Amino acid sequence: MHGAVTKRATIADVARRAGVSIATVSRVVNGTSRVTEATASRVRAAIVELHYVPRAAARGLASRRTHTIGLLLPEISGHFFPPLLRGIEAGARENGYSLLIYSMQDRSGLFDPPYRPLGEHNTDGLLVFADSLEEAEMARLYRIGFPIVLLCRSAPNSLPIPSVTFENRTGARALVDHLIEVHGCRRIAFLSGPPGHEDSYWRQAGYQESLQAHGIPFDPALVAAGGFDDEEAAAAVENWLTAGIDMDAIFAGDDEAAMGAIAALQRAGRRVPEDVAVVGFDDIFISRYLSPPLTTVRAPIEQAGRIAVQQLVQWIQAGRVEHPLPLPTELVIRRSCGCGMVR
Amino acid sequence: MHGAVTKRATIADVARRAGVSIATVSRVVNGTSRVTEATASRVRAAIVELHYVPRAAARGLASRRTHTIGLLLPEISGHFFPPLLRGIEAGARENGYSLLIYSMQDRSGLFDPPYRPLGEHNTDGLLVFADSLEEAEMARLYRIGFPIVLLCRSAPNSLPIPSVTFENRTGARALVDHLIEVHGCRRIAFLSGPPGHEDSYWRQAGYQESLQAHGIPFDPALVAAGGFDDEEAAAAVENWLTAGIDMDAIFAGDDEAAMGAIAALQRAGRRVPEDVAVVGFDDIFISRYLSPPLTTVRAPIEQAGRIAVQQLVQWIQAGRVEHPLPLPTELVIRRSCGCGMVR
DNA sequence: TGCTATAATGAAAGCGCTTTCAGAACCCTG
DNA sequence: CAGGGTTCTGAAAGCGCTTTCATTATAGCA
Repeated sequence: MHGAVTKRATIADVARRAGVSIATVSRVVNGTSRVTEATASRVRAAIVELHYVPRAAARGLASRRTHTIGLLLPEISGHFFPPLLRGIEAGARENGYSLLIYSMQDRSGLFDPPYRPLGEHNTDGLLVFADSLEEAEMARLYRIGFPIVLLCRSAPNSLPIPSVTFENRTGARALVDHLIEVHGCRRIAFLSGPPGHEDSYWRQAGYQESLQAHGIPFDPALVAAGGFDDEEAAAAVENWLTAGIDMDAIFAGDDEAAMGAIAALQRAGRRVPEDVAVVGFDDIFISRYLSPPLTTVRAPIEQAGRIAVQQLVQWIQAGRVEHPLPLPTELVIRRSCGCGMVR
Repeated sequence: MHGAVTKRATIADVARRAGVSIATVSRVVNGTSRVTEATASRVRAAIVELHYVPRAAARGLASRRTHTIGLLLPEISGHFFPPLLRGIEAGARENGYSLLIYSMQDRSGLFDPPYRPLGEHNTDGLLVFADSLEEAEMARLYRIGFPIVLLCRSAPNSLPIPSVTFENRTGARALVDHLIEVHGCRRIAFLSGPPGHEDSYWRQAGYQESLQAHGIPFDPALVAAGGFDDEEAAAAVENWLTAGIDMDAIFAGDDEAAMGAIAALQRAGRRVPEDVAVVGFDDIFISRYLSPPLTTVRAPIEQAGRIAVQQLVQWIQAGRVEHPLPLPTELVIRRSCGCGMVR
């Protein structure tokens, strides 16, 4: 029932119709050199009449530029993702680039047959989110001069690849400082993210830094794996509780873990924040709707996406990049830390 | 500091190194016809040694296939989005296609200069989410035989374009039936989505159908715009309350609106569900964490993305499509409707 | 008016691949 | 061992564009 795509207009059709050469059509389409207004408008008319749309493949082949950037992701999920992608998409669009999405569900080689059309020949540059690309491959791409920008992950040692990150450490520090200084907490537990997760690493660093600054000894028993996941976090909290380990606050690593932690605490009959304060990280949409509303830290995610694209485009077009500073995070005080409670 | 990309290996380099013609290399890369094992392995070795990756542009130009599908979105946001994209991405990957993302933030023509490399020449097919593409353009693409599949939106009259949708109507019907039959609600308010939103339309249809089936007259005063948005919904509920309009249940159109509705109700001192039951639609991640946990309807979003890709690929490759049925939705009973409460 | 500088245009050579088409090499039969 | 199939491989023609280079039209100036 559905036939093949009808043969479409090419640059030659437009040229013929406008009575010019294809070179001239190319010039008016791309604005690469001056064309008399009279000629140009004839060409434009022909383009419209024929519904001409240049074929990206032909352009890319001839110019060795795809005007496409690739986005490599470890997985597509979470509340983090839409704003990030929105920022990236907007950045790409503003700069005239298309966006090719790759999620690396499997670790099977991006560059092994059967070839996936990403990589150094098929995009002009790559945005690498978190740990979606192995270091060896990153090094190889860097070596051959292929533009990459890292997102939410710092560059491996010795590779000066630009990377856009958040101030996880200082954000966590501010959060734990608040717990200690304002609410007098002394036994603060930490629910870490997935092993090897860089955000988690720095959040824990901020946590320990704050403890130390306030003369509170670090107790490894108060650190457990929360996996940045509500159920895993809930399980971890239940473990603590049944093991008789007690705390007056939980820093949950991220907001999803905080949700799980609050739920587990409440199921066990502990009041939040009266018995145990809980704080998260990220300020996802629902954090304000939890009961109690969650105290957390907000990161400019969408902005990060935009900035990363800008860096990448700059590298692609100008051949150079600055290395941006970590983006500032912001403390968001709500009630789960104990603030604003009726006494 | 960063130089241009080093010159990379082409098919000719591989051919030379393996001592064969480029045609043979092409055959082993694509498996388009038999090649002696001895030859093939020489070619494979050369490919590995040279880090050869075929250039998508050249392939696309020669074969008139981009192996890329485009995804058109009105906006990137919400809890709906990650699972949808995950499904689409997985579907694309499984079928050997790349995914080009387009969000239509502005309505400025996709096909006007300066050209954006989407459209009939630059992807093999288009996935159109909700109302991201105007009907006229859809009609034109259909006329020239360009593959399109609609997602969460039905085809305009007279265009037999395949579309993947959910059973919004029956889902809503089941939800409202539950409210009426199990909880004896009689004054059920409805918070509609954005104007013209198809999901909202069908949910409202299911709502009215249930009312009618139970002999409850439809009261237009009990319908207000919730915008599928927490704040807009909260405002609408406040309006009802200050206007003295009363209800024993609210069907909130979607879960985000339900969150806003619950918050507004609670601020006004109404208990949920004792005074007013609230139900949503979508079963987003946090619905179970609200207090009370939200009764809602779940749709197989990720699956929808996958199916849509499959349809599209089938059209692209086989030139034909079936028109899939709406995907079934599932009632998720929690506590906000009044179930499971201590009496 | 004639000559040169300049602007506008066209011809043509690729870009790196796929895909016919045809030839070469091989394998069976009888 | 001749004849007729199969296989396997290579030559070469594009795919639709960009871009260089040469050419022609236009203008500027003495």
